[in-house]
Amino acid sequence: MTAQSEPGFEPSGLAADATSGDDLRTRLREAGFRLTPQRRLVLQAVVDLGHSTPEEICAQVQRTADGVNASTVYRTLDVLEQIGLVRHTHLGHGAPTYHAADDANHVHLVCEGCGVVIDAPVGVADPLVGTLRDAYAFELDVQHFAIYGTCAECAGGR
Amino acid sequence: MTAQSEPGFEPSGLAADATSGDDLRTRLREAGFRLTPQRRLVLQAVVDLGHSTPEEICAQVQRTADGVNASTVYRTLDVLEQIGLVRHTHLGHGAPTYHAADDANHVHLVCEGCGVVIDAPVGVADPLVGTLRDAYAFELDVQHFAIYGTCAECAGGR
DNA sequence: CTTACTGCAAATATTTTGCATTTGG
DNA sequence: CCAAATGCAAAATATTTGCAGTAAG
Repeated sequence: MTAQSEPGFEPSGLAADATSGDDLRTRLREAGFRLTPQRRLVLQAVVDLGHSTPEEICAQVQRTADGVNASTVYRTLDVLEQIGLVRHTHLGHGAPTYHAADDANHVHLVCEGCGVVIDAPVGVADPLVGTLRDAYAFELDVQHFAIYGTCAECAGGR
Repeated sequence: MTAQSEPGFEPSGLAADATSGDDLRTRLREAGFRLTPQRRLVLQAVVDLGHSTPEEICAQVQRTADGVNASTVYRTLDVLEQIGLVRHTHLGHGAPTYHAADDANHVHLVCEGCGVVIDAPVGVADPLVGTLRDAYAFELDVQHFAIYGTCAECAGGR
């Protein structure tokens, strides 16, 4: 039920910067927001979890620290999304899934069978991007892009 | 906020059959279900509306007849989906969107700006289908496929 | 007749909101 | 200090479930 290609911890230091304090503080202040411990914790949780629902983020944050109220988590995710550090995708079922914006260079392949989320490089969608642009003047948002289907495991007898 | 290519009423008589009673009754009975007026009404609403949320289906059904309870609508959508007459897609925001299975030969292009849903033939996804199959053994479910992006209107200055 | 189906109301689950208190800058 | 952010509890939504009465076959 979790990602195969585990980002987990910052691929190349990008995510680390976001949470180290500096970048986060700057970004927040530019938009008129303040830096609070809760916001740092929530961003850290999003980065660490890779893909996660608000509920999972709540749980993760409770665990890691004094606890952040659920409503604060929701409000914080909004703020972090506004300043572009976090993005969300609808993977289907119920809740939206959040991930660090830095970690967005992939599309999500969601298996309808087992729910696994496979990350594929954005490049796989290039042909489709071209087709849609040409035929419909539709600009595909590859980041916010969830693709449904069946993974090898679930397709093969197993 | 509605589809551009309006299916609305049965493209080639296919959908008509589904609601005319015969096919619906047969399909239901084969799976051990009964034919009820409510089920006919809900299916009719799904066919007529093209894409619709449970809420919209409720509204449509109330209007057309004596009224069907919301919980019955939810239960009926499940049943209709089980017997393959209806399918649902997650278009993002909140509620899932239902449509007649017959009406499924297209992918949904969802504009993040204005929310419009454009129907494109499944063919547009063929290159992607091939790529994913080859590279990930991932079998794309083109039917259950919602694609996010920005439509011409919202992209162009307007 | 028998069993499935429906309506209703209560239960869940999820996200939002109002407000008093706390706190960042 | 002052505005913004938090926590909490209540509200708003959306969907599910238990149950007794109704109806399909």
